[in-house]
Amino acid sequence: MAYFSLLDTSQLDLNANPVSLMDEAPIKEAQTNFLGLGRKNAVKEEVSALEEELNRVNEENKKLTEKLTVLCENYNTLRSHLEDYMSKNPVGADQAHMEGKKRKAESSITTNNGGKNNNNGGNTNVNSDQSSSSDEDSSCNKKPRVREEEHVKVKTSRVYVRTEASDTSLQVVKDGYQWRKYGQKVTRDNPSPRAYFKCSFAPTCPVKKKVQRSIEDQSILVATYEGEHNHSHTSRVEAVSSSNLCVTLGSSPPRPPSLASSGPTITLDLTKPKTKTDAKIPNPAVSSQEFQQFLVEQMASSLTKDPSFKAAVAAAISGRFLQHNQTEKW
DNA sequence: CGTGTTTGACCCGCGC
DNA sequence: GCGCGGGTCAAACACG
Repeated sequence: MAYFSLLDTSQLDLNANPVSLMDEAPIKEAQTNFLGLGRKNAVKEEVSALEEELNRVNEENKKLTEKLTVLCENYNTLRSHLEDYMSKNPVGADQAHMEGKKRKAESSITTNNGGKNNNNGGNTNVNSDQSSSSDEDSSCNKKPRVREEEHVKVKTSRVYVRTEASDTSLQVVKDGYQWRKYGQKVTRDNPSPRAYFKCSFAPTCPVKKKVQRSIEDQSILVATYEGEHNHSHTSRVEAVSSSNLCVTLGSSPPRPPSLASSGPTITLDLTKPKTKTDAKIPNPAVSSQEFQQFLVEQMASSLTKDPSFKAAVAAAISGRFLQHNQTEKW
């Protein structure tokens, strides 16, 4: 797995040393200019406060870098699992196999796991296998067998979103599309209700979405998408940045909700690396520069949505303006 | 009043 | 054939 080289956070300009980037010279100049003035003490305090603020931001940047590194490591682990799975279960054969199995497959799988889906103790591979098989089942069950060719075309993907466990709403999976809820059911293997959505952005769009809380972790929402949109996105960026935690692995390989890091992360859609806007992952085909740019955009997006960060930046900027105004006046 | 949500009823495939 | 369970429909309702 050489993908980590793409994710070398040391190459990312995270502004880990903002002090140097802020150009210290004007600060020192301002300090010396202020020395002869009556407000010497006040200015000194202001400068030290700014320095403290800068140090604090510096620390935050370091922490962010560390988090990103951890995220990258998690990604690589996940990626290796995926490749492992893909090498053992080629997609085409796997899908055909799954479609043939239908309910028999589901029942046999559930039996192997003790009759209940939640009996695997959080083992993600097993769990996801079950989930994807049931997804295939649902799409197969729903439609007549005559249209079996269409089944092959129907793509399913899965998204995990960490939310507040207390949040009973099933609509927190904001993915940039417009959805209309058309049903809700309590399924047998999961006490929390499953909500059914249709894409309402375009009347002809065939995409459906099922949202249900994870049986293992009530704070995780599992959204299953069926089909492909026949229209453009409304807001993908919003979708990515508004999710607390969101990892998409598509129809193929299982992924562990429980393994997801606890911090905010990004949408990784491994199923559709079609366009630049859609490609949210460091697919081997995607250059490291693009991915780094994506990461930087994600971080910038997250930071700009953070009120405290905004306030800190505003304070720093206004402080600088004040300094310049004062030096000019005096 | 238009749009979206809720929810009970209904449909359909599957296993027994 | 019957019952079960997942998925969908559509009338009632809520909301802006």
